[in-house]
Amino acid sequence: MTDRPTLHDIARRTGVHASTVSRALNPRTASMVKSQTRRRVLETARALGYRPHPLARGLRTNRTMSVGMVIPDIENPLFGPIIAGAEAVLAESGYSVLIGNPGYETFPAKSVVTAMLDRQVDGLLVAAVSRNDDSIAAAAERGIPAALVNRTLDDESVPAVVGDDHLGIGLAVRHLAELGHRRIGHVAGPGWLSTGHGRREAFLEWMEAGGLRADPDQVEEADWFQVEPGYRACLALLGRRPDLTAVVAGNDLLGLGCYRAIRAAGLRPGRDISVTGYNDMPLLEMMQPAMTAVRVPYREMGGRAGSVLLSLMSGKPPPAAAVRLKPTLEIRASTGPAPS
Amino acid sequence: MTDRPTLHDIARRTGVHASTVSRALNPRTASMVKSQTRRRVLETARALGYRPHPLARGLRTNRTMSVGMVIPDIENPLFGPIIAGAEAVLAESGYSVLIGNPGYETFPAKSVVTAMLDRQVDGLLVAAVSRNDDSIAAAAERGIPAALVNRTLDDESVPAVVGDDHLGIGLAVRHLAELGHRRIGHVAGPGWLSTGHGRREAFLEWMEAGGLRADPDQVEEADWFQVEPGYRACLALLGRRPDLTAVVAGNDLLGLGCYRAIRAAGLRPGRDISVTGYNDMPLLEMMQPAMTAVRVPYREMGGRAGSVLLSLMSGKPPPAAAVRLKPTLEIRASTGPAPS
DNA sequence: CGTTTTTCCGCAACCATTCCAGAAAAGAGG
DNA sequence: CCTCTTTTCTGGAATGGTTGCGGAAAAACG
Repeated sequence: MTDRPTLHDIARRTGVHASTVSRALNPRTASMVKSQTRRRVLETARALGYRPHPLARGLRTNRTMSVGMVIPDIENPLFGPIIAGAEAVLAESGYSVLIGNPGYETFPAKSVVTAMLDRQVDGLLVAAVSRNDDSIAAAAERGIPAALVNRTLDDESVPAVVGDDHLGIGLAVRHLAELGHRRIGHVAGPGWLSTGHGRREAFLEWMEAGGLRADPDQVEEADWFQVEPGYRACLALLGRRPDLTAVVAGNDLLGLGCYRAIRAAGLRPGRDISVTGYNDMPLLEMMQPAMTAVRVPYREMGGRAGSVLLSLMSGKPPPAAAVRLKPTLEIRASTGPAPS
Repeated sequence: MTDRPTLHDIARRTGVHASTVSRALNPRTASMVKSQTRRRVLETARALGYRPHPLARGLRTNRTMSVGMVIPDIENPLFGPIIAGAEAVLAESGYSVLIGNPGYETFPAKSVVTAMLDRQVDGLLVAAVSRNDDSIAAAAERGIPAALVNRTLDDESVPAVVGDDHLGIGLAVRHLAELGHRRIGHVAGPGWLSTGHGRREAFLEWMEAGGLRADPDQVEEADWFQVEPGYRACLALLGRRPDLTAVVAGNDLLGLGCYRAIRAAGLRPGRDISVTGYNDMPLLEMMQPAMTAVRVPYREMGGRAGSVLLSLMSGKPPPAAAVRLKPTLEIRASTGPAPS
């Protein structure tokens, strides 16, 4: 009753060999089987409710129809949409998604990657940890296709789908410049993450391009993408440069930290000092004041990453460069005209 | 080079049969093998860097060492910690976690569940959709252990790990009562979700128990756990009962909707009308005013669910009733003394 | 009718595990 | 020392779907 029927069961019923049944059921090889035999096989298969055993199949074909997804901090709401987007695209092609979440204790993520490779995943999707993460190397060694999401490596040796941080920071800086801001500061994320590093570089370039001053002391690095580090960094920044009228934050949480620092300095965020966030995470519009932020299409990012991995797994050559998704700017109340 | 060694390779090298090698390597059956033979086998296995092929193993043992996790709305930040907690516990015992995310288009989640069962998962962790979700039934039919997380079914036919909503709502109601509030309203979540339904019932019971009035018109149901529906429900509630001095929201997002509704009525949340949230999601303390909320230990919830599933998979009988985790109350600025 | 081509199908291997049975060794009794 | 019983250890086979290989049967052709 609970025993699922096998190829041999169908073979016995129809009086042919199991391999013939297999061929008859596989559309690609169905032409090798006499159409009359095929019809009989298909009928009994349907009658028995046959479903191929994925393990036996994978054993032979060396494909498990599963991909591993390594997310260093699942608790970051950012990754929900990324996972959802990737899962949707991959499920469409019959792939299942294995989630690996290396805790911060178990860094580097290498052990998680090797565990997945031991499970014979057909591909890997990794939100890299640092800018020179080598956990992907293990996949390359075994010839398993891999792609990066959201963050990338310094040498773009692995296909990646990321947000176009240069463009995004440009949106923020130009928006502030148009509002009349000239002395703009930057609270950067950690330099060892591609996102922290890249946005900082982009900030300096756009300031230069806009003919605005960009002294090194206008940038302060937070040691983690969180509210508290953002608060401390912004306090330091404002203490050093009380003349700033706007701050571009490396992400939304850092921006919220800036709110607190600005208030601690006795000023009003959005009025005395404008603030832009980055990512546009949910509920940012519920903050007081609602935060202007660069919006990154994370669901699409996950989906595109899934697509890239699918094409890699089907043997296509990797795309020449990282796919960079264009962000948009959500203008809200945290940015306003520069005080004169 | 890339070919991984098999049992037969070791068998050839040591001059014994593959089955003997298997026994020698399995600690449970190692005693069946002459100790001298075992030593030789272990040596060559280590020398060749042998790793058993998981598919071949699973084919024979009918265990894949993987569990499926069905999350209807992965984009809800709530589920990050739940996944992380479950993954950590299950990985400890060698299990991998497959993520399934049935889009709202593909409801019911049954197809996702059957897809996972076809993949021969050893167990299932499901965040149920509705109070009488039957997608779990498919698992029971095939004898696959399953447990529910966060939400449960009306008949507690499936082991579940949930928050103790009765206790949590009690914390909120008693807190408000101690502040002097007598006329308290409730913006409830959808009645077809166990969380929406249960919190509503709990609210009515605690009001009764506190000797407070609990007319049916003090409760308004939002059709979804989101800000906008919460706003609409709270508007309706305040329109009907302008005498209310406090609102217990069915979750944090509904609470934020209440903020908006209260402001739309020209009042100040936290001063004129107190509001409590539920879940205590991240950044709730960053809102203006910072929201008092019942905190549910979601990471622990995921971990406990993983433990329950592990014990089910090892053949132990299911726990008598649902595991209910005790919530706590985070008191912030959105609740204050009742205006006199 | 003989030969070549085409069509169709069976065999075996992939790989780790475990029940079954049986060989080999050890022990017991005469 | 021989025979029978018991214990210890090992080999055989089956589990599953897929696919290259080869062979059988049928069809096409001269």
